[in-house]
Amino acid sequence: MALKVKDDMLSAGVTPNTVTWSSLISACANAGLVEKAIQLFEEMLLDGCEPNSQCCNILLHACVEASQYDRAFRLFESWKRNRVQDMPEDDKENRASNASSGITTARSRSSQLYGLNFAKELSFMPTVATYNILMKACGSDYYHAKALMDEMNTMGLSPNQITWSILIDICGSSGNIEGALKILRTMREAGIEPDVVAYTIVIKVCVENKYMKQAFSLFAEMKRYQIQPNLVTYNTLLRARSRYGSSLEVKQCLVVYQDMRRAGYRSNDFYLKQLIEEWCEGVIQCDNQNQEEFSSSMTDTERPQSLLLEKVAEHLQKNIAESLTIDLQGLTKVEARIVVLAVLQVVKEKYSRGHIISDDMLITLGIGKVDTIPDELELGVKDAITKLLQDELGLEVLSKGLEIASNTQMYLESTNHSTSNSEYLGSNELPTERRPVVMQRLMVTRKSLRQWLYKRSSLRR
DNA sequence: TTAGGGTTAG
Repeated sequence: MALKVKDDMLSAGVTPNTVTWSSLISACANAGLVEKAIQLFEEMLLDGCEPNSQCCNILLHACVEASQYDRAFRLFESWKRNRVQDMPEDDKENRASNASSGITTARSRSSQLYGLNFAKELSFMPTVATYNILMKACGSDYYHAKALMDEMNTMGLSPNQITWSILIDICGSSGNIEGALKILRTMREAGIEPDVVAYTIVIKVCVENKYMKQAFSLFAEMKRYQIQPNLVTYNTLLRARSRYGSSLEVKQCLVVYQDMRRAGYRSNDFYLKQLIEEWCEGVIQCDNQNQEEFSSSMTDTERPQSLLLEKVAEHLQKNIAESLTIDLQGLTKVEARIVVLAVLQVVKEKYSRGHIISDDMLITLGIGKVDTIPDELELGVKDAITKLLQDELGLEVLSKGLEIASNTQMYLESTNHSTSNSEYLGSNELPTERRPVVMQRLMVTRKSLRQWLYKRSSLRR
């Protein structure tokens, strides 16, 4: 489209100026068309239009974005060489005597090498942005980037927030967490206030290296400096899932997640779900060493995903003294599995700290009228959870219905879903016209929970 | 009016 506008312009007899050419080059750069960008740059020179620094930077950036780092550096060098000829005569002579090769030779050679045929010399003056772009082209070479930063200082240019951020990123990406943290401090000392991007980069470095304590501490620090985390910051922190994370870690993530929602951001629940899932699945690792990996095909529909997270958060925040009750209403099979495993994970962690199981575990599946057929989803959840508890974990599961609408006696009903482990506890003998509301529940006996915990702890020894 | 830094999934 940009190129078409250019044609329209020319046919309308309008002469493109520096900004026009810059926009055209930028458009090509954004579309990843480096060759076309270079071609336009040459065309501009042939047209007698002088590029300014910004235009040159756009071209350099085009190369860097296309991973043509070497090309960016060679362009920069050739422009610097050309600048020598714009200098006063005496200065030029001094430089020429220092250089072994002639300037003209160097220029024509570079023109051939890089496919640039300059019709005119350019008065190129690097800016802070030029150095920032080139520092990005250093990849993970910290010393090269640092050298460029020193060079900009000698040129009388002051590194800005972007410069420092790039340096932190390069340092951190080579695994040097201490170094990255140190540069953040140096940046502040140099009078450049670290902004949200600088903090996000350092947090990213910590997260990548599983320095979660440090990551959360930086998150708190930026808040102290009144720097508001943005969506990128939150996502970077929430990406911090790690296998076998403790419930403390999961809890911290949930706190960040809640903070994020309070700040008005729509969270990407994907990571958090994965964190919780991985953390939960840790519960059955010991039990079934030969069992195939639980496939985590989250076939989520469009309904809000926060329900699952809220349920898990709710259970994580419960006190030790509270009874073991789980509400699975409204959850899918996979989500129900996650919530149940989350509770078991909490139970396991409490047990390892010396807590004793004094209650049965009660799982609510749904509420419906007696004799009405529970919906397919609910039956699926019941089936999946029963299988999980009985077959995968070897727990004793009883199927129970609790009448809650009419204030008559509580009764229990059996189901045809329970297997050998279940007890037959009676049948539904109520008159059908009364149709009280019944809560479908599963019960895991405390006895089997204790056995399970004991078995697990002895397995580890 | 044109340029430079941070995240990820499907």
